[in-house]
Amino acid sequence: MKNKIIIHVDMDAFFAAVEEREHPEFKGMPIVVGADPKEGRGRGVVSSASYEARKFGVRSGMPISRAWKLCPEAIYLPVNYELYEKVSNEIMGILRKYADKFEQWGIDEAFLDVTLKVKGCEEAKALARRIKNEIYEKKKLTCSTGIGPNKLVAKIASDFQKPNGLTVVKEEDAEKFLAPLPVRKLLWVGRKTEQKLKNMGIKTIGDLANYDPTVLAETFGVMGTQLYLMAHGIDRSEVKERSEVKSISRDVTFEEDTADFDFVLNTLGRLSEEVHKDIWEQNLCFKTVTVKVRYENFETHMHSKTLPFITDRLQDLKKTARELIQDYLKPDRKIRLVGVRVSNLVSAEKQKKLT
DNA sequence: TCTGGGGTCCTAGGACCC
DNA sequence: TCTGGGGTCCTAGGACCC
Repeated sequence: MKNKIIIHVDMDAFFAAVEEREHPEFKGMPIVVGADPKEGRGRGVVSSASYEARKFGVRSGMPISRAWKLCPEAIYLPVNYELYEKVSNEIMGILRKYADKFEQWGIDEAFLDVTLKVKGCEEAKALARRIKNEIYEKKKLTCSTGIGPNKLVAKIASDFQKPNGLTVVKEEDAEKFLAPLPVRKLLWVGRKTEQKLKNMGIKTIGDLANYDPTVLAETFGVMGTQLYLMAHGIDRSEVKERSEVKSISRDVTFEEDTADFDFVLNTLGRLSEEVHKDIWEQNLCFKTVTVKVRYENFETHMHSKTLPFITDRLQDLKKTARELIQDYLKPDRKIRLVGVRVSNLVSAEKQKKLT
């Protein structure tokens, strides 16, 4: 069987880069896209920071209050998701035509299986250059690309040199390339798994590759076997087009924690309307409704109910959401966040056939 | 550090059916 | 009265991704 060649494309500081493109007057300045910093009292996090802002230590996911302390002189902008989604769709359209198989990954990344399009790594590299050029010429945005024998290696490679990077890792070099990197670089290794591994004395991907796979399987279950394989640069997952959406949700964190239940219920109603607008536009019906509540101490709970029928009616959503939240409305507990989600989705057409 | 908002997938227990 | 094994669906929660 022929070795696969996968390209991973990752847009550089995507939201911040789009804003910089739209606002030439901010060019070269530190740009932070995210929650309103409110002079350091703001709630919420950084969604994206330009490379200029990163020089001050600002990173995405960081509390916006901390970003303010690190760099009060930055340009702070709210998240304009609709704009980024539009630009994303344009970019994905460009990328798609270069791939035998294509998989979008989040709003600003994609995997391209180009095994049939190129003869080897040199050709893949030339192709990646062409992709980068086309995106820059047409969209005035840069990206980093990684080429590898599978999705895992390609993704880690694209992260290796940023921004505007191009890294090639051949199959025979994959293990050596991965070994010195921290385990956190692996897909599916987040904060919790990183800590667990650290407790076992595993810090780098090389440490993981040399660990007893039996113990990994005992400790992490199915995931343990996966970790061991990944550490050896093995990933057999396919690049595949994303199928239909599985759930649609809206949630909101209040500016201040609240025990004003009329306010909470009104917000829940508004979120339900937004979710309903989405399912309406996408011609979907739902069967399950889930309500989420986060209290001021960050304790988070979810309640869900599967209806005995399939529906697309706003009143079904609103009524169910209201019922579900009742248990969580306690006078002595202030609420930080509410959210509503629909799942068990069926396309309206299919639904018609069923009835 | 004081922690958003949009998702996906996995696990584990319980209900229910055969 | 005590009891099996398998399958499916539902619910709650957690980890992870961007």
